Amino acid sequence: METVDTRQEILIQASRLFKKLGYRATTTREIAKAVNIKQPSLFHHFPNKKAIVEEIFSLSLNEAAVRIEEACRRDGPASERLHQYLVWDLSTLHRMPMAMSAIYTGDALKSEEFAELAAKLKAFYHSLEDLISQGIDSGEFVEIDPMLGRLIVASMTIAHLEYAEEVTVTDPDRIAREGADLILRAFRREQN
Amino acid sequence: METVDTRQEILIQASRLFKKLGYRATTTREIAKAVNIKQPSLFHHFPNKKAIVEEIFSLSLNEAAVRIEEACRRDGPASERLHQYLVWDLSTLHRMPMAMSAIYTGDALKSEEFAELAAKLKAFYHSLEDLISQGIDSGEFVEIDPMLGRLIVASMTIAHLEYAEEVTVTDPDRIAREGADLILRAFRREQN
DNA sequence: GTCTATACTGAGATAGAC
DNA sequence: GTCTATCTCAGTATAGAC
Repeated sequence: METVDTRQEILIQASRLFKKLGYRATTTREIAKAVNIKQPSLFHHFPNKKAIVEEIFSLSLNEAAVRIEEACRRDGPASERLHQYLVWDLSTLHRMPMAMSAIYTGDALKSEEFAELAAKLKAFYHSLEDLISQGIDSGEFVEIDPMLGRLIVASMTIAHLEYAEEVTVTDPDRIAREGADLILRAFRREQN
Repeated sequence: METVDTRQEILIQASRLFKKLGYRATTTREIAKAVNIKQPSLFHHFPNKKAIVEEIFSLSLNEAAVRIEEACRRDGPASERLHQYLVWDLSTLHRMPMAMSAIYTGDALKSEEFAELAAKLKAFYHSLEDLISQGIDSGEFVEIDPMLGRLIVASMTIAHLEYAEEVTVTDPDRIAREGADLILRAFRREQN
């Protein structure tokens, strides 16, 4: 058996613990125990604890950052582009074996140590606010501060992820669509 | 000058740090530094670090738990009762000098150590789900799993708190009403 | 009620055998 | 690639002077 499996298992178990306890509160001993190895063995797969959370973070954010930026630049109604993005995002996250809500919920990103990751996330948020602004300008969305809009999209995404992590998903695509619909309801102006 | 001021200041600074870094990641030295006292002086005001977070938590939850339960039992449209509750909740939280979003966001509640607080929060969530169920049954709300509804109410509340903590609120009542409106938009069936 | 000094514990990480 | 043993350091909390 290759090392890849243990590596993957570390990511899965660590993400669950990060979600439950937060990054700092989760000890490498706890992660190791969940993976069924001893604590020092973790350091064969990752140089340090930080690298574990960085990898989980990259998994969730790298492609998302590209896609949200594309969504900003494409033509067509902003509400449709946001909806499309959210469906992709949710269905991708729902398919991952890690507890992805750990990332956004977590304490890790807010500390100095993770300034680089925080910067990536900030850029992502910037694009998201841009897209929301477009929808407000075109009259598709209610008039709110784009920053509040971004906070709501992010928090509803987490809520939906947490929900899906709870109920065991059978059809990731369907639940992703429902999630995206729900998020857009909070913004979209009723067309009468 | 009485000890009350230092005590209050500890709660304020601690809440901000808990919000930024999470409970476990925030050290008593950092809290002390923010309050401008030395680390051991904290222990004159609180028996331990845990007691600080417990007090912040109680401040936010004790009355809320009572009010949400009352809202469940009153007559009238569930959407109105939920709206009323949310206005009260948001305006109360917005008025507090602490960073109240720290509590829900934080990692503290999820650890074993805080099982008692977690139980209180669970009871609160139970009432919230009950109220949402009432609104679904009466046709006021869209048909979603009440648990998802609860997650969304909670996450949007946090998002709104974080927003208000960012922009400096001049009129807590107005922003509370706007927040409650926004949260209800996500659920309320459009009446055609 | 705040300080300095310090005890104690638990965490991340390394060394080196197997 | 995993183990046992251990280093080192940071964090909570206490003791006791002022």
